[in-house]
Amino acid sequence: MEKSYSHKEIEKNWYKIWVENDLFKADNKSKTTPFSMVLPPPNITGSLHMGHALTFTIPDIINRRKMMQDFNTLWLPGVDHAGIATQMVVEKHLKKEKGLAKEDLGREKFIQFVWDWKKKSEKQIIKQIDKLGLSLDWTRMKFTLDDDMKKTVIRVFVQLYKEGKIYQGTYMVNRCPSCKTVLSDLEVDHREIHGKLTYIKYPLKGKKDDFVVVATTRPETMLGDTAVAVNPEDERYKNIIGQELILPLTNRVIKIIADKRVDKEFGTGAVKITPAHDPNDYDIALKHNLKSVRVIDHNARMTGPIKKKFIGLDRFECREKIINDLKKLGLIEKEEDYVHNVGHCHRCETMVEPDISKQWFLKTSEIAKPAIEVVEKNNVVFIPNKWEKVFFNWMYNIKDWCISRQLWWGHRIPAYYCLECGQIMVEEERPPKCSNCNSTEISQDVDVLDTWFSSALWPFSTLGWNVNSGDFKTYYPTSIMATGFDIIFFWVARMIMMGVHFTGEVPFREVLINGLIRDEKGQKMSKTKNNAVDPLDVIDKFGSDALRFTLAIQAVPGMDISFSMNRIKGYKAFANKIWNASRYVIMNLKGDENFNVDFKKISDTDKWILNFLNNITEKVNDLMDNYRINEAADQIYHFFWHEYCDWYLEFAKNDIDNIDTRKVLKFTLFRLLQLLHPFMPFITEEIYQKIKINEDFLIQTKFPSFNSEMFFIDEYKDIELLKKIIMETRKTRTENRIDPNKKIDIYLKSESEKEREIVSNLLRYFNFLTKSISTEIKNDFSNLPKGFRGVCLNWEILLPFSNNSDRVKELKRLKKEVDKAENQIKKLGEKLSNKEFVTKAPELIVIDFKKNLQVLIDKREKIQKTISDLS
RNA sequence: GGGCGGUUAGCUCAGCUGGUAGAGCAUCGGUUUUACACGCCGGUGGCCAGAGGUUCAAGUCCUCUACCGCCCA
Repeated sequence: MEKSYSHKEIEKNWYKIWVENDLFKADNKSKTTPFSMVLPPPNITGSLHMGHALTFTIPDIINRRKMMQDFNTLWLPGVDHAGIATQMVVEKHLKKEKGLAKEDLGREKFIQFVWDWKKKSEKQIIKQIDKLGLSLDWTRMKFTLDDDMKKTVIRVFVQLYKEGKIYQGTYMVNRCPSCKTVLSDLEVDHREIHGKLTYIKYPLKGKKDDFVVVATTRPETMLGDTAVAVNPEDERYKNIIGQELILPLTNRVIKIIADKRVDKEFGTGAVKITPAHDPNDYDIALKHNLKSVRVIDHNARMTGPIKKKFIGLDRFECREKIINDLKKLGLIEKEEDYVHNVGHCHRCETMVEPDISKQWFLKTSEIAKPAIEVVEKNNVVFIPNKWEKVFFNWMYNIKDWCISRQLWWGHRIPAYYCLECGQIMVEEERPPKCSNCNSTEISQDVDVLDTWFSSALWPFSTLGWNVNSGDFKTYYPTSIMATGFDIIFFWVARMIMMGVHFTGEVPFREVLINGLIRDEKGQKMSKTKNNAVDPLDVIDKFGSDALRFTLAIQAVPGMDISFSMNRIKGYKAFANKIWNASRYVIMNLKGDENFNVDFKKISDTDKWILNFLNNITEKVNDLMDNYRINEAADQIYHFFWHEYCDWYLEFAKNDIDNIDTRKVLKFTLFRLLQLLHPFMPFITEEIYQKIKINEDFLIQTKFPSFNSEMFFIDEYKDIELLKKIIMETRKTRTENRIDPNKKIDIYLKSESEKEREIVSNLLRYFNFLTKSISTEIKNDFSNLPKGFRGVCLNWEILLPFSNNSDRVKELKRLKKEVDKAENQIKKLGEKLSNKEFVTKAPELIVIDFKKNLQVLIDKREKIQKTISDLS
């Protein structure tokens, strides 16, 4: 084995070998219990970030263990076409490369261009994912725009249309002027803006010097005003309701109307009504039968029946001009600083523009109900549970979903229009002629579907629901969906709705929600803040195993993770420790060791480690079954380093010539590699190859579980006692500055004959670990040389002085010790003299306290006796 | 305005159904002993945000307060 651990060397080749050996390939005809997941498909535009690393590593740990437990596993990978994101990126790319806009190419050529680009980009992200070593079945990889995915999307759309759940309608929706498409409510982020509230005077018709003052954050929309509204209860305006105003900068006459939705406290209490460009105004206008005047176009430029000089101006440019013009006319009363919430595009952060247009919608009320029910009945379980509330809250208030997008890259909407009679036909295949007038002049809707529409079908579309495939029959419903809380609405809720509606079954039984990765200071990682840590850099520096372990041990379900370089450094050191411990074991093997350990022949220390390992194995299984991956990782970490390495390997150095101990060494290492494998697949595989007996790869071995043959409680307790005496001896040595390399004589004392016998049988370990030349076990310390004392349980330790100044030092220290013991005795005594505690607490607890008290009292006495001996 | 988290060692964080507080890094002292200095041995460091309550017993359960963060409207 190489002398030093090199993550780069180890992590270089294994993934390829695993994949080539079909280790992750599912077999839908297997008879064992299915366990399946689908990967949240990353965007083809994307590159791997820490969020991915976390959301992918956790299910990989789960999946690898399930594989080792002989489940019939499938973990299906895929990538997402990510409509808006991809189109934007490729458009930029096209501009840069060829100086062309997508319109220059035309729709078909542009889409071809995107496909070419997709092939490269997809390879890139898959290459990055490979570095994490995920146990994905690449033979089943899907892309959201694959032909079979397309077929499913179309079938679903048509069915929903025929059920009346998809409809076309003209409503006010959010439009992003930069992405040039409408958005769903979810794709709009509300952000606080420090803006201005402008008070504009609208003159009353026929009364030049009489005004109604309205306050607005968007003066440019005044050109589209068709009324001014006041609250009917507002005394200030009661007498002018119904009167007419002259809209400045236009010659239009508008009315003053009353509506109780107007907030008397806002501004002057009188508000301008712009039905075409504000959702509230739109509602009010509907009720009052107001005209709608459109003055802003799809690109957020001014348009409509307005003065020529405004036409074509950007909305913000126009705002300045309007304010200037009004100032000149003396129609601006004042401007105030004002903080308000404004919608921004989720994708590009541009301020969205409310806009009336004809779009496709999915009616959600009916399909939401069964989706709520399956969660209520725990057919779908959120982990941690608190996210259910978030889910319910959104589902109870769900609004119809605007699913059409003015993009080219995506699933084309299967709606066809007759150019002759205007008939709308929604069909899976393009109809050859109009169903109404038989015309053959037919064109397809130019819009595509919201990317999340196809995502919502992902768990069943990828498994082949459309053709009722073997995979679908075996692996659906899937077992777990692991994802981030930020897409519970976007994705999880919609998958549940669609899954239940179309398959009659839940898409997954459990939803594992993980937290956000933050930087060391707890700040959100983002490109703009420049605090994002690239997982590939981390893997390069510390290794995939170290990164995976770091994420796992910190992944408290549902909690954010502060990513700290210092921490990963620590787990890289752990990998190094694993490497070296294994190296030691392997170096000492003689080749005649197998895993058939004869439990009758092995030593007490062997039994101790087997018993301990057995306990840890049980705990790890239990924790992992409950998704407490972080605690499982912690258990293994501690056991490997601080029990197996610190103690067992040291114990075993004394018995290395014994074949039975060597067998245990090899066997325990094997078990530990198995436990660790889901967390650190690379290093464990590398080492396994050097000690393997049967299975070719570690993942093919059976994950350990509790074994009643490895239950050695007496030996376990004996060795724990020995450890404590050794620790106390070491402490006494260092505290008294006895040269650590000096071999010395040691005396031990206990009044218990049984314990004396136990320890005397283990003396070779004691001598080795405390650097003792010879150790004598006594039941009495009189007639021995004076020395430093240590007390541990009912044992005493004596290390002879080398000179008189040692004696003085020791006396001083012992007095301190007495004080310490005194304090603890007082504390416990108080507790035990409390009648309520003694009568009400469980007996075992009370006995425990009493035992501890006795131990302390003994300790105090012993020290006091020593003091009088030394004085 | 409604809801949800967080506040534990110098820093970043664990701590399940209540039973004398843990990890990584940092720090201090010792140590180059043939698995490992990415190490070994030993130590320092916490009225678990504050107040009240339930209980024999509270970091853990309940109530309130403060500060920090997130989601929804």
